[in-house]
Amino acid sequence: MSLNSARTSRAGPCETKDTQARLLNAAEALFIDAGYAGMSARAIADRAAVNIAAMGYHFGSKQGLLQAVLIRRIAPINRSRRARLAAVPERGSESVKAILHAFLWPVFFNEHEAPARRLMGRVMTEPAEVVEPLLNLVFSDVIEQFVVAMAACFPKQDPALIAQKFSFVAGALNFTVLRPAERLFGSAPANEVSFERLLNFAVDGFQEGPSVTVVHEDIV
Amino acid sequence: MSLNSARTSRAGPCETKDTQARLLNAAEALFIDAGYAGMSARAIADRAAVNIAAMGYHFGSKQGLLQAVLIRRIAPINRSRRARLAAVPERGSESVKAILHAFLWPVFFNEHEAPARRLMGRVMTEPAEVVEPLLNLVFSDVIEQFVVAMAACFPKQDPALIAQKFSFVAGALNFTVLRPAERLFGSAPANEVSFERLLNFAVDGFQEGPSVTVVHEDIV
DNA sequence: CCCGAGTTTAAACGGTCGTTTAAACTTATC
DNA sequence: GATAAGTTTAAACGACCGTTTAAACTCGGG
Repeated sequence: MSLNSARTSRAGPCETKDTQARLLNAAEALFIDAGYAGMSARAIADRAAVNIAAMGYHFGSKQGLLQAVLIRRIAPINRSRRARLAAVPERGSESVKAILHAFLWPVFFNEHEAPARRLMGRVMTEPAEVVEPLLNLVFSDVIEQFVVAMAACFPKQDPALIAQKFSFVAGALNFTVLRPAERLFGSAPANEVSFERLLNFAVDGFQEGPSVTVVHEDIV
Repeated sequence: MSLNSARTSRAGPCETKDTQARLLNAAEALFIDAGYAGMSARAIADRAAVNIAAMGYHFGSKQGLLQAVLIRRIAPINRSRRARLAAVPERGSESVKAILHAFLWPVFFNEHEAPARRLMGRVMTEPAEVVEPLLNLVFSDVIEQFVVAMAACFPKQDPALIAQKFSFVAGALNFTVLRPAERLFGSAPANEVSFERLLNFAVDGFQEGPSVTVVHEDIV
């Protein structure tokens, strides 16, 4: 049998890696469009032109297949994020922008840009509780590193504020690549222009200190 | 039969409005937690302590029930948004903040705050294509009005930039009320503090002009 | 040449899905 | 009390769900 523990003995016959790749591609496309509930085992098998039992054989379960889909695309992005973060000059006046650049750039510009972007946006908003452990598996480490790095830029500010601002940036990033944002706001899909807009928006949002205290009127 | 066209003849017997309210409440709770695919007809009926056929009788279909759920909560929010937007002083230096305040406040503070917030965040990121027409039905008008109002504050800027910045704000707003944001970023759930943070973040993001041009290095 | 590990396959498993039907029930009006 | 509109109900509809089984197939190594 396979299930990762395979690939140890000699080659095996047919087109194993091809079957796995076809399953990954089909599952990815369906997940991006329709979420976890919408990527049905039969739809995946049909799109991949593969028998339905192949999913269980190669990935154990539907959740296992999704995990492989996520790791294939998002692990390289997070590696790139970490490498760029490590190259950010400490405490310089440009650090904030450089940190946000390191966080955003690998999502916009990488191998398979569009699938990776949409995949990320989709998984971060997925309601199915099966994906929660996958989210932590894939994202929690890198997020923590970025929050720590950014907090170092604002030693006087509440770290919880930094974390929440980062979640605003992540929200803007994720929402931007989802279909509702493009449809409802008529905004262009992700590209170089969108990247610069989002980066500048995030940098300005992180600038220190609230401008004016907020008014709490009670109009209906 | 019912289906909205009801309530025309005399009272009807039992507890019609009660049954409808129970269905609405149950569907709302399930949709918030699990999305459209996760709010199954049987789960709704069970939670509402109502026969499963009542959904079809009162709302026509599962999609019809979701539409009623959305309108019940989001229409009042959008009414409040419009009223507040109409009260914003034109072109004043505080207009930007006032417009964003009018956009965000009714989501955070209204009757049934938490359900309304989470409902909004969930529906804006829902993959199921059944909700797309509902999104346009509920949101497109109010969004256009806010983009137009904000564009008037920045007559020299590209309107597409304004629209995209608004989609960043909407993304930050929506993501903030979803569970992944709370879990991954350890940030507090929506409350007064979060509201002010988000408002200030949005205001700063809208400030005119990019700070520095972006660097396009190519680290791996 | 055949053995056996690795892979693919058809078929079926029990369950849940959204929706529909027709009969039973409730109640205001005559 | 009979009538009829409105509402609730049990039961079933066909379709699809994720997963599993056991047999067929592929092919390198003995």
